[in-house]
This record gives sequence, C-alpha cells and structure tokens, in this order.
Amino acid sequence: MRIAELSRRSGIPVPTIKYYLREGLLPPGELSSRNQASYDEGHIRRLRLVRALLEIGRLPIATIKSVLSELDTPEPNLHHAMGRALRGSIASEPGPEGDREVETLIERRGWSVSPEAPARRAVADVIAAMHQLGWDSMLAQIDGYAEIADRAARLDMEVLARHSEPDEIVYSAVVGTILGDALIAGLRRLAQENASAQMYRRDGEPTPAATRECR
Amino acid sequence: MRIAELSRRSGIPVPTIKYYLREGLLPPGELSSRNQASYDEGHIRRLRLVRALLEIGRLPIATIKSVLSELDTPEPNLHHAMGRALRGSIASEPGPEGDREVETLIERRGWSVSPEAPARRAVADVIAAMHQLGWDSMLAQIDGYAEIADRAARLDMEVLARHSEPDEIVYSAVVGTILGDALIAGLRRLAQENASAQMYRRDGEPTPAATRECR
DNA sequence: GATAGTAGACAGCATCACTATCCATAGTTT
DNA sequence: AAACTATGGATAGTGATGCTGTCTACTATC
Repeated sequence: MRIAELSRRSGIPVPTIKYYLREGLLPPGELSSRNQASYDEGHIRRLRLVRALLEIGRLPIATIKSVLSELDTPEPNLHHAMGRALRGSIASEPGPEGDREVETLIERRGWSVSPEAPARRAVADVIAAMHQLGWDSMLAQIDGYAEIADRAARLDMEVLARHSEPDEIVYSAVVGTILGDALIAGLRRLAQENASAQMYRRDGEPTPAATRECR
Repeated sequence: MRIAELSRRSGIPVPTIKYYLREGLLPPGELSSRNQASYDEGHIRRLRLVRALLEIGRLPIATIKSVLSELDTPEPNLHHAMGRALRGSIASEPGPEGDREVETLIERRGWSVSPEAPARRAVADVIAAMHQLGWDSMLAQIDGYAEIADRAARLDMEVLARHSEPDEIVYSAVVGTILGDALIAGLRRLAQENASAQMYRRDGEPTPAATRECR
C-alpha cells in the first residue's frame, strides 16, 4: 500500500508518518522507484505501537526510538531498554540518598537484579524524593509495595508465557511493561476510590480522612 | 527569608522560583514593601512538592497547578484531581472501545466508583490501545491486575491512616498516589527482572522467552 | 498529456519549561 | 549620604519537542 492508505488506515496524517520515517521510528517502505514506496501490515502495527507508547506510555520520541531499535535487535536486552524508558533516560547522579535502601530491599526480597539495572536508579530517585517530602510512612510500607510488584511481575510472566513466537514475545514484553504501567496506575486509582468509599461507609461517623477523601 | 535564601535552600534557581510564582504554583511571599517579600518553610515544602510532581510524577506544570489548587481548597475532591493528573487531563472522546470492559470489571469486583471518575477513561484508553495492538492476553488477566491494584489501594489506605492532621492527609494522598505510581512501576521493573531471571534458571534448557528476556 | 500522488529535503510552528534582561525601588555597606 | 547589591514585577527570549507545511523532482494513472 502507499503512504496515503497507510495514513488513512492508521489515522495518522501523512506528514507525521514522514516524520516518523525520518526519525527512524518506522522502517522505510520498499522502494519500487525513486518516489514510490510500498508499506505493509507491519507498518500499521508499528505505527499503532508508536502511538501507544507515545500517548499511553508518554514516552518521548527519542526514547521510543531506542526502545524500538532494541526491539529490532536479534538479541535485545529488554530490561535495560525498558528500564531506561521508565525514567526517560534521565540519569540523576548516583547520590546515596535512596541507593542503599534499594540495595537492602532487593537483598531482603532475595531478588536477583543486575547491578546496572536502570530501574534501581528510578526507585532510588523516588525514595529520595519521598524522604525529601517527609513522606516516610509510605517507605515504611515499601516491602508491602515490593510484594505487590512481585505479584504483578509473576502475572506478567504468566501473560508472556502464553506467547510462543520469539518476535511476539519481545513485542509483548514491551507492550506489557509500558502499557502495563498505565493500566496498573489506572486500576489503582479506581481501587483507591473504592477503598476510600468503603472507609467512609464503614464507620458511622466519618473520619477526617474519609471526609477529605470522599468528597 | 528572602528569595535568594529560598533558592539556595531549595536548590532551585531564582528565575525558576519567580516563574512558579507567576504560574501560581507557589503562593506569593508576604510583602513587607513594594519589592520585598518574605518566604517561609511552607514555601520550601511546596517547592519540593512541585519538583517531585514534575520530575518523578512527570506532570506538566498546568496539571500540577490544578492539583495544587485542588489541594488548597477546603473541601478538595482529590480523586478527581488525581484522576486528571493520571492522563494529563487529555480527554479522548468516549469511544465504547474499552468503556464497556471497564464497566463490567468494576461491577465484577464490586467496586464503588463514581461514574465520572477520570480514571475510568484512563483505563478504558489503555484497554482500547491493547486491543488495537492485538495484546489481548494481558486483558485476559485483567482481573488479576485489578486484584493487585486492590491490594495496592488497601496498602495506600493503611499508609494514609497513619496520618491524622487533615492538611497532612491531603498532601499525603497526592504524594502517595502520584509518586506511588512511579514507585510501583520501578519496583515492578525490578521484580520483572528477577522473575525472568528465575524463569531462566529454573529449567536447564532455557525457553525462547527466557533467552530473549534474560539477555 | 493532464492530473494527482509521492519521496525526500527543508523550513516553520505551537507548546512547554524555563532563563535573561530590565526597571524602579529597597535594604546594606561604607 | 553615597555606592552597591538584592528584590518584585514585567516582558522578552531560548532550547527542546512533536509535529506541520511547502517545495521539487519525479511517477503512476486516468
């Protein structure tokens, strides 16, 4: 198919598609002549992926490019690519603020995580920020959140196990991880609203927390 | 204290502080004369909060403003404010793509969630994107993720219950929700790395998934 | 052969989050 | 009191990001 049809079927304007081609987010179509290329279903799939990572995952174009290029590699190191995607590849200098706490948490849970996993930095940054904000009560429960993360990861693996073709697994890991973040965040918001509604209803006299929370 | 000291103690340049004042993210200092205002500890706290929402929560300035102004309200509707924060207040038109599925999920779990909760749209959008990408295997497990979200929300409520002063509760709900998303995402990434490492180690012959996953 | 579509190059644009400059004034030092 | 520095407020400029528009030399199609 030609670019007009690709645009029509994907709902993305032609200039934008050309931009993605320039940026290397979309592989070039097969040139049949100097100004004629043909695109296929793979391009449509790729465009949808790009838009999902952009709009749902909120990743910047540059990060999407690096994630996709990792995905196109024969032996992709997905953990690293997606770890970088987590914090937009902004590396704050290694201050020992939350570093030690991440370290001990990983040890406590017996997790095996490579020392240069970008997610370590990301978690350390969040911990540091929470300390700065005097929001230590959440950090006191960090093992509880780690347990939840563990359950989520096990579910992720189960989902991943349903796929057998190697190409699909890699693709799926990306989608599952990045869109999964958005899904979990959204579900948590719904569950929070429910939880605070329950709390409000339970005791006859609403606590200050409940009144504040439940509108 | 004057603006120079506020800048020094918060680590944020003076022009940036002036910008936040202009944008209404930071309440003005108390004017002692036409060109002399004094700032207090509350301003430092607020600046740290703004930076955390910006850098860790990745919220745009405009969204932070709306969240903060809700936070300054005597009767804040936090669910709504934070729901909007979840998707940057971008309201995609209500396509029935994932709407129905969110509806039935909420019903299945017996959650009580207000009909106009923005998180509904956010989750519906993610579901729609996953359908588009043909990534239905994760949606097949959506109840599992909802269960995880429920546990997270219960933990959130426990953390919140440790605070008693109303001001602190509101502040905490914001920090806990928005930074909590980042924390959970980061922990999930660590747990995923561990889970795929386990999967690799368990069976002598690595599955395609494991080799792909574990580098 | 007229018309419409295309690849590729390049320039322009809107938004965002600052950053820089200026000015009249105020505090501070000498 | 004079010199100097800092401040609040206003306005303009900057760099990055994610497109969008225009142009040219071509090509497919009617």
